[in-house]
Order: sequence, then structure tokens, then C-alpha cells
Amino acid sequence: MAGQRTRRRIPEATVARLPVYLRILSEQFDIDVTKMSSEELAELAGVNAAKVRKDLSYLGSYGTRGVGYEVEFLVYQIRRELGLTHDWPVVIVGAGNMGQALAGYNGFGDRGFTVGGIVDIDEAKVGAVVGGVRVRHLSELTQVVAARNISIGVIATPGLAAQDAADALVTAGVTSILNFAPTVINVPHGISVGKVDLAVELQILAYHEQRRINAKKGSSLVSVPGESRRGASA
Amino acid sequence: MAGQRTRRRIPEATVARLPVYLRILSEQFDIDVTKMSSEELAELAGVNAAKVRKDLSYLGSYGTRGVGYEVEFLVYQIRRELGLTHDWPVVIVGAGNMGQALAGYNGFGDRGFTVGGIVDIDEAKVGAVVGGVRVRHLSELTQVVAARNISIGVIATPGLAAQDAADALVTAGVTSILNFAPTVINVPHGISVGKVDLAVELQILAYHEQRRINAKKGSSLVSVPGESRRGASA
DNA sequence: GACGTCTTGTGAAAACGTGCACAAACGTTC
DNA sequence: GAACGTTTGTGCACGTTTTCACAAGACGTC
Repeated sequence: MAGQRTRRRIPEATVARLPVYLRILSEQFDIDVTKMSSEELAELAGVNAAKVRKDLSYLGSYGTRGVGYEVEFLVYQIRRELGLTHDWPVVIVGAGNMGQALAGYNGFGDRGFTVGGIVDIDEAKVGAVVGGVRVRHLSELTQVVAARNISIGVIATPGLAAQDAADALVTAGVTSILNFAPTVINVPHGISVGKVDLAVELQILAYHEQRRINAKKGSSLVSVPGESRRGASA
Repeated sequence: MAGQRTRRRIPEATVARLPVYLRILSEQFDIDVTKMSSEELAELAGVNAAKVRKDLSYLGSYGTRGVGYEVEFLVYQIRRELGLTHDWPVVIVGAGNMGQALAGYNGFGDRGFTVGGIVDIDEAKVGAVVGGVRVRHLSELTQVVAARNISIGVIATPGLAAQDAADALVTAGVTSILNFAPTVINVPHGISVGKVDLAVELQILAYHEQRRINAKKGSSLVSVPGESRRGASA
């Protein structure tokens, strides 16, 4: 009867890959693929097949030996595990370039996420409609959050305003934050924070470019080892 | 005389944190802070002090025991290691919402990155000026890349066009790609790929929210453990 | 120049993540 | 119902990352 209650904790690395599997499986389901092996899924996700099997095993034993996984069932199970059985309204703080792009981004509402509100501190931006939602003033954040029972906030402000935005979100009752600003934010214990930092990503790439160049200069014998980070495959 | 040649390889996890240290150190330098201890830097970066010291030790032995690190010197060393001693022009593929936001993003040119070109497959978008750069047609990508000796490309297309964009970038001679599209892209061996996926990040947050809710339902004795992922601190 | 305080740099242990390899299970064929 | 090919689920070994703990070095003081 229990047994579904306190399921064993899923490793963070696996949690980060489940959304990728989910997207691939959904796409395959849409083109009438009903069964897939870990090998096929691994190929499309650009990872190792054993890793796929281990990742999926955390959800339960949902495959059939000698056959593979039933796509539709797996989609359902991953969605359930990730908490995507209902929609998550999200509030965006910052209606500048980035905030507007995010609000209008299709992959946003892709599956399960909707723009539940967007606020800005700049009176001049208030009232404009982006992504089908009217921009409201930062001071109304708490009401916006409460009205739609929002628990996820996105920070799309300049770096200097990010900490204030985070504080405002926490005060308003948001418990998860996705930070697009190039600043490390401090939040109270118990609040989850995700980070997307363009400059950091570019600098990581620059490092690899740099190394490639140095390697070439240093010795023409050494063949470039071919970095393949996150999501890459050869 | 050598000794700087084949410096010991820096772990990927460290490379991902160096840009964060760099930003903090630059900011501190701007407000006239000349020396910092690993403890202070760790505090601002939201990480453990021992980690900071180990990370910095990969660059060399640049601290002074009993004193700390000289901010300006450290900034220089990190920039050198990351290959930020010169500018990196970047080409953006896709001039839609996301591409425009990226081109206009300040943190882009923040340190060392400039928009060297932006292309789109849609003739209607060609000619428009975003972020100070005129949009050109995808078919001119190779020329754009060659003209400015660009080695980094950013994919800001819809998911379905991402693989084509990646292929075009590789053909044009780009060797590092940052992918904003919600798709796993395949590239030849030797090309670096970084990925920024909004939907994935949101789904990770949703998972944690979900767990929080389940934990609360399951037992009110268990205090929420307080996830703090990447860049969060309490 | 001996002593005390501070902070780095780094071995070593612990924790975490990955990938191999193979037994167990399933379906099919004869 | 036995034999065979296929694919899962997982134990185990390996590599990477994090954290601890402390010796070694720098500075200031007397």
C-alpha cells in the first residue's frame, strides 16, 4: 500500500537528465513510436545506455527485458516523478530584453509551465503586454504570487537588481528561483535556486578554445582530445 | 623556461567556477578591494573555502599565506587561464525573440565577448539591426565567420532548426557552440558544446517543489532538507 | 630572532557519478 | 518446453569532485 510514499531519493545528476529523456520520449511518442530500448534513447540523448537504464531504474522497474520500455508509460512516469502532472505558473521579475524573450519563449510553456505574471520596477514598463500577460509593478509581486499560488520565480533583471529581486520573491512566498542574472544570489535555507549564466557558459567555451589553440601551438603531434561536455556527442 | 607550457589540466568542475570567481573579483577590484582571503571569496561565491583554494591552486601558487590573494593579480591570472586576454567575437544563429535578447544582453559583451554577427534563415528578418549588428542571411554564415575569424557560435533557433544550425556552424568553421535550443545536437569529435535549456532548468525546480510538497504531506516531522543547488547559498 | 596569529596549499578520506559486464527475465521459434 | 537472441536491472570497479585537516609559510610584535 505504501511503497510509493518515500521513494528512494533520485541523484541530482539523474534529475538533470530526466527532462531530456522526457522531451525525447514525448517527441517519439508524437511520431507513433511506442517502444524504445535504452540503447535507442541513449543515442538520441547523447549519453551512455547503461546510464539511461540506471537513471530510469530510480523511477522503478518499468522496462521489459528483451523488449525495452513502453514510451507512453515512461512519459507518464517521468512526468509524475518530476511533478509535471499539473501546470506550474511562473512569475518573471524583470520585463527588459531578457524577461520579454523568456515570456515569449515557446519552450517555456512547452510542457507544464505558464507565465503566471511578470513584474518590473520601472513604471514605464508597467502596463505593456508581453507573452500575453500584462506587466505589473514589482510592488504587486506578493499579490500576483498569492493570486495564482505561484511557487516558481524567474529573475531576469540586471545583475545589480538580482539580489533585491530574489529577496522580493522569497518575501512573496516563492520557494524556487531560476536566476538569469549574472550574480550569485543568497536565499534562506529551504529555497531552491537554479542558475543560467550566459557569460559563464561562454567563458567555459573560451577556455576550451584557448586550450585547443595552445595545444596546436605547443605540439602538432598531440591530436586535440575533443572535449564533449554536457549534451554533446560525436 | 617551459613549465607554463603544458600546465596541468584543470578539472571541468573548476573551470565552471572560475568565471564566477572572476566576476566577483572584478567587482571587488572596482570598489577598491585589493586583497581577499579564500574565506571571503568563498562567502561571495556561495561555496566552500577549501574548494576556492583548491580551484585557485590549479592556476598556480598565487596566494600569500597569512594574507590572502591580491585581487588584481588573481583577476589577471584567471582571465589568462580562461583565454580572456583578447576578445571573442561570437556569431548568433537565429534572430527571433531569443537571438535578439541575447544580442542585446549586456552581460554578453560583459567581458570579452562581442556579437560578431547574427544570421537567420528568414529573409524577412534579414537587414534588421539588433544589438548594433545587422542581421544577415544564414547562407552568408561562412563568410561572416571567416571575415571575423569567429570560433564560437550560439544557437538561438527553435528546437527543430537546432541541428541544422549546428551543422551550418560546424561547416562554417566554428569549433565551440552554445546551444539555447531545447534539442540535443550532434557535432563531430573535437567540437565543444555547451547547453542552456530553460525547460530543463524549470523541470529540475519543479521536481524539488514537488518533493517539498510530498515531504510536507508525508510527515510533518521531517523538516525540508533545503536543497541548495548550483550557486545557491543560505 | 622567538612567538603567536593568520591563511594558504595540499595530502588523504569520503562522497558522488560513470561505465562495464553479466545474471535474470522476456519473447520467439521450433 | 527447450534453446536462443534480446534487453533490462544492478553489482562492482573506476574516475572525479568535495571536504577535512593540518603542515608550512608570512607577517607583526616584543
